[in-house]
Amino acid sequence: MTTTEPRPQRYNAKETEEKWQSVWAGRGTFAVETDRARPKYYVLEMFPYPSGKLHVGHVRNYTMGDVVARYKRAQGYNVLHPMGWDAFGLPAENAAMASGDHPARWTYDNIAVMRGQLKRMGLSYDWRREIATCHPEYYRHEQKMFLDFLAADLAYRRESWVNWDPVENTVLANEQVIDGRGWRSGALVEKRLLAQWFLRITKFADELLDGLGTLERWPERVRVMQEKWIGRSEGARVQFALDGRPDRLEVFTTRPDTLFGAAFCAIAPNHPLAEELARGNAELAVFIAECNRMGTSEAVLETAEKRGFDTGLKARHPFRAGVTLPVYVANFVLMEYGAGAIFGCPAHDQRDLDFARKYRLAVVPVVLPPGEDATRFEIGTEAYTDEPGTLFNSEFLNGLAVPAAKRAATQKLEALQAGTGTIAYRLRDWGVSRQRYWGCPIPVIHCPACGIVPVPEADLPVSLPEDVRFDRPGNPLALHPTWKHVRCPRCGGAAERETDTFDTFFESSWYFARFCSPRAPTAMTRGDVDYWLPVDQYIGGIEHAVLHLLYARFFTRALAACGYLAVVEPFAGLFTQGMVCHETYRDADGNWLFPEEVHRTDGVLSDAKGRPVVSGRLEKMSKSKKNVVGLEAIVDAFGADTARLYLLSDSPPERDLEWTDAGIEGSWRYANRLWRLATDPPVDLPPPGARVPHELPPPLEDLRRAVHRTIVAVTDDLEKFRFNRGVAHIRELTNAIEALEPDEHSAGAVLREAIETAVKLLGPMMPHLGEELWQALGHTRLLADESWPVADAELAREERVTYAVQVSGKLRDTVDVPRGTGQDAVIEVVLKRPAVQRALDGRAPRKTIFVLNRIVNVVP
RNA sequence: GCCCGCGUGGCGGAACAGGUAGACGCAACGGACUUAAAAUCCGUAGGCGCGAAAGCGCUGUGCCGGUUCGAGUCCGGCCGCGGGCACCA
Repeated sequence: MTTTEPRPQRYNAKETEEKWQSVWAGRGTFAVETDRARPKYYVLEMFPYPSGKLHVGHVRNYTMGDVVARYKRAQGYNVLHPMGWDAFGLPAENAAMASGDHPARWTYDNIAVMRGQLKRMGLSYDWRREIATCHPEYYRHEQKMFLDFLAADLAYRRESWVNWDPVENTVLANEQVIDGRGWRSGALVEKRLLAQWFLRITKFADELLDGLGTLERWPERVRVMQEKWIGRSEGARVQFALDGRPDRLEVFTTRPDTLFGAAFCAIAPNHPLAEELARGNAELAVFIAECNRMGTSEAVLETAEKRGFDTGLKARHPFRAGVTLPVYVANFVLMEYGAGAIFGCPAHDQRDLDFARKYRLAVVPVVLPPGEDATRFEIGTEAYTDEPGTLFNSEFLNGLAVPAAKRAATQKLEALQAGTGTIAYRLRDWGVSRQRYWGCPIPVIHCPACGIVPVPEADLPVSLPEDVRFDRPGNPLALHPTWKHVRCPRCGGAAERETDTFDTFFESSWYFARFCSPRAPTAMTRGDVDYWLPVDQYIGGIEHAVLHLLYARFFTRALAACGYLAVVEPFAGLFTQGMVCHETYRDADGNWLFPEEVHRTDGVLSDAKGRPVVSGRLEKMSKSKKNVVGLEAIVDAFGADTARLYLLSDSPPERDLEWTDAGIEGSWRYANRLWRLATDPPVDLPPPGARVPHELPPPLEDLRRAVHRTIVAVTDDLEKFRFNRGVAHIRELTNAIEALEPDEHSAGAVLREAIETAVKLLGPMMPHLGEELWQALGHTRLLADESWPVADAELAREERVTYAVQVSGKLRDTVDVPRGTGQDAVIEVVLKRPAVQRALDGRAPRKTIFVLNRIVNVVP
């Protein structure tokens, strides 16, 4: 290129993106309505907490959703693609305490900033449907739901142990307790018994478990995690009569078949019986206190010894008259699971065995493993916990296999009225009370005369007071001078409002339904939710595999039970995307540095003062490690489309992605290449809609075929969430277009088809550039309103096939033959090839393997 | 400890369903254009060896073994990394 020639033009991302964003907004391109005549598709990305800034991890998530939304739209679906804000939560209150900002203002300011950032990304949201969960017009509906849950016995209140921070005067979540101390105050956390509200998720334990089987488009591992979380175990409750006491001790077991091997019973340190006995036994009280002091962290449990305290009580064996078992209080028995008490069978449970060895209790095996001799089989240091085997030493169970023995033992227990078959779950009811201001007020009133009285529906919403102070510890709602004082709706007497607010998972448990009719006077309208739900494709982080996704599944069932909607599974398809990671940097003093503070010269890192910098491992971007990339700077420099392309192309979407500056520059180069190709094609293009001639010279014919193969490939890639591969396929097509020698007069029509196809296929990923190029190619309609390209099956098929030619399984040659060439003809060609002759080295082919369109393997 | 996932060039990653390993990109190197740089374009490239070159041979998907005409892919056994769960009776 000489200086007189024009320099290559560069794509002006900023101008272009702003232009098309305002065109879409002005035309209401992405506004949708319920339309029963059309097939619907609901794409949803997990909505963000308005923390203040959008980061690239968010953008990766939303870009994937946007690709799906735009792709499905092009396929003719009526696509719902909404966005909103999960706006209640602790950070707003912490900001209030730190800076005096009101949580509402802090939150709404953040929303304004983040909305602006989202809009710059060109995401195809129906912004009319935006919701913020902290708005009374949102949370009033969940107050109504709660009242319905109360009436349906799906919500209740009970005393529960909580982590209490005595300095902050509030409950802490488990995650907020670090080494037994409050994460903010540093005060030793106390266990406190508090009356808390619960939702009866356990009522749906079986349904939630069974429902997992219907979620075919969920990742296997998420289903497994939920299954384990629910933790269903079939077993039996056994009642042991106690010597000298009228009451009986109930235990839970999954192995009633091993009852004849029972050596002891053990109860949890906070079992009511233990507490009762401790009142008359100082030694026992000390033991229980020690147990309570022991943490439940992994490290503690690993090393913790099985310890027990013999209460002196004797439990009578249900099957063996005259035989009694000692009753211990044991540190490894959990009050929260099963009956809070067990019987110990040392031979067939490792914990019981450890315990029995320590306290010199009998170890009697009752299940004989296959291939063992009954007279010689002994238990050493390892219990036999497997199922295969035959019962022995067990009277009426002798000779039975374990499953049959379980049934027989349970039947016998039931006949003796000493137990029943039952199912235990690991799942606990969901505690939703938080002693916090910035959450949805729980709509009940405590009346000294009438007890708990629901707030009448007409009085909803119970709104948060705005004049609150955050300058002292404790729940600002409880400390507010007037807010909580009300008349009892029932008796009219003086009463107090509930000052707890809901766990913020409450809001995210139904927002997907609100999006269907976001401004309706009721929580949702049947016509809309019946049409739109379930969400066809939900996209978000794996960190919500259990909590949010399980709560939402439960909530949907609870709403269905209360007549709100008809579906039970809110999310038909789920995709969990990987995190965005970045190198970490530390200076000589070990302080974290932001990437922009680090200079790189010939691979050597230094800080602003030239001191050495050490790069650490790749980690999820986080503020604390400063390995974050400012989204604004990226979009300013390269535009949203380039960032989107990079986030999609660099790694498979389910895997973590490493953000690198070099990577985004590669995407920027591609954007410019395509822009130049479409705005300044190598030959003049005929007008839009020009027919491609049937007879084409070979290079053009090849390009045409490449176009149609690319349509097939990219469509398949998008269906399967393989965005990185889709991008590769489009780039391959672009390479093929650029490699074309444009000396044929028919090139224009072929070139137009090729470029238009590349633009269309790329449209969901780089929508602004797509619109710009679509217009530059002479179209007057929006690309967003165009339909997805359909491949000509005839053209997409290769007309020639390349056979890999092997001799004894080793590749020696390839041969190119017309598609459909018969086996004999191919083999004939193959055998004549010099490379084959050379490899055969005079030996005669003994056998020839032929795989159509793939391979010929000659075996001498 | 249990469950799940993953190990492919310097790097991110491709490879349908057992059939040409390394597509596409990043970084790199060589070249063109330029006073120079940026930008752009052309070219090279798993490793080792032979050859002036076209090319040819060997080797290669964490390790060891197996099945097969043929294994990154299937089977068995190891090693390593990541994630989840964990005194759940």
